[in-house]
Amino acid sequence: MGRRKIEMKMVKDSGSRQVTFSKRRSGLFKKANELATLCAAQVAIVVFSPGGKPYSFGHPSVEAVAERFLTLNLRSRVSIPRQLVAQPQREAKVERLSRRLNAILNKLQAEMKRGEMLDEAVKAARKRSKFRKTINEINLYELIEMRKAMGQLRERVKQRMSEIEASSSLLLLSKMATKQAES
Amino acid sequence: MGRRKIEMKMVKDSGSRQVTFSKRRSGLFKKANELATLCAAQVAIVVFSPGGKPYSFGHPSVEAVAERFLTLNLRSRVSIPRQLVAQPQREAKVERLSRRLNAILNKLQAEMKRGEMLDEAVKAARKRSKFRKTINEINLYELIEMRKAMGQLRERVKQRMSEIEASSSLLLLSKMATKQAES
DNA sequence: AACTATTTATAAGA
DNA sequence: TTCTTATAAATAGTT
Repeated sequence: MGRRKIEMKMVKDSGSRQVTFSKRRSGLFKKANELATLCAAQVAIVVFSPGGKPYSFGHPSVEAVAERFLTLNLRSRVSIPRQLVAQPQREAKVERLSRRLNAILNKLQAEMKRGEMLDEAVKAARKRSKFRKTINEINLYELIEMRKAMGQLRERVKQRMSEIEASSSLLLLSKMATKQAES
Repeated sequence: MGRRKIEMKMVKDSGSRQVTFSKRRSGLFKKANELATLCAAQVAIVVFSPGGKPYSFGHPSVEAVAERFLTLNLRSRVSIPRQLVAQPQREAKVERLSRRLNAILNKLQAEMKRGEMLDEAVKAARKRSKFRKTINEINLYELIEMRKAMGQLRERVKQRMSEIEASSSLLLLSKMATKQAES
């Protein structure tokens, strides 16, 4: 896309690489903006430069898109294909299991909301401690808290997905058992 | 960028908008990949289509970018004020919840293992049907349909899982980027 | 999905 | 960094 075609490999010269990064980053963000505008889509991008500096683009904002992505997925439930809906014989058992699963899922959602509150608490703590602590101490504290909160969040999400997968299979199995009993 | 220049406004026709979205999304992801390759940069993107369908791109992966960033930043050697270290109460509660989740998860996973028998059942039914086609015809059909449905369920679950992980990481990334920019 | 006339992005140079 | 410009790449409209 320029005077010459270039190989798709890392630019060796560090200076050129920085220039290329700068140009292409703005190009990427422009494209993202066009996509969002033309298609009424939501887009979020986070980039770290070779030097480790973070840049972000969001429409309407990185946070909004990420939150939507997260919330959407937390609220959704795996839908069950029509032919797999439980038969009368199995309904009681399946419903019992579903109830247990949903109870756990609700707790997970509650936990995640508390995680958000934790972030708020950290922010408040930083404000209060602005005059008592050094910048480095505060930032490190936040980093550690965030890392911990995110680790827990991810674990919960993974566990929830395992549960959903398990429950899906379980529903299928119950339906299968019914079919076999019928034949 | 084609036969004609277009206005930078939302494409009105829903069909054209979907086509434009599809083309430009792949273009955007390609650009992102080139940026990552040429500049040894880390990139994460999440997009919602006009229809609300989520798509993501990550190099090396959205998750990996977040993890690597965290690890790098936690290497700082500033000492942590004692009163700021994690609160035992929260940790205890999270651990209790985790234990309960794992207990239920184990039960469900035990049930799930029986799902592996499904493949064997299909195989066995196929063998038998070679000799007793009429008797097993319906059962075989149903088994295959169920196997298909189960596969679809699993696929949807897996897709959701990666979406959730991507969004978690992206959310964290955005927060970290904000923090860094502030400091 | 392909095809192309154009527009847009950008590599190299200043 | 910013601009210029020759060229490569993306893509809007079409088939």
